[in-house]
Amino acid sequence: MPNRKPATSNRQQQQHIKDLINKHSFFEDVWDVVRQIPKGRVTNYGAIANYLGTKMSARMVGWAMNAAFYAKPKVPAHRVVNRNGMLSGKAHFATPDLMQQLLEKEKIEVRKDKVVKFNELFWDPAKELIL
DNA sequence: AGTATGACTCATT
DNA sequence: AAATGAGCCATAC
Repeated sequence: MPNRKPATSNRQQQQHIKDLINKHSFFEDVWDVVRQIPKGRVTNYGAIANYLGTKMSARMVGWAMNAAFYAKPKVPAHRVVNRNGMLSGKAHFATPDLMQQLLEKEKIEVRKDKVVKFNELFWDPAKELIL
């Protein structure tokens, strides 16, 4: 029988993510910060990375958001955009428009895939979330 | 074990 | 202003 695809992916991947959650991980730290973003505010990857140590680890924050799909409690990943306020991660949500819809539900204006008042709404954990 | 990739960002050209 | 290269580092293959 032709090489049937073993149902590895989802199950094992989720288990792997759970393992990451259980032990102290970079992801956990990221999610912790993201969960504290006030409703109606947004931040970006670099700010979170900077708050956690080096701002050059922004790519890892993006990875954490990707993994946030499995995170519980839920992580408001839609409040994290790139440094220009653009919804760079919207393609990774369940539906392409979900991210924008979630933002608009919080009274955040989104136009052409970017947060209109990004500068006003920007929430910097390093400044506003003093340990 | 080495290479490639990424929901990023910054400096340089 | 747009393109390019570099730095970052966990995962995937």
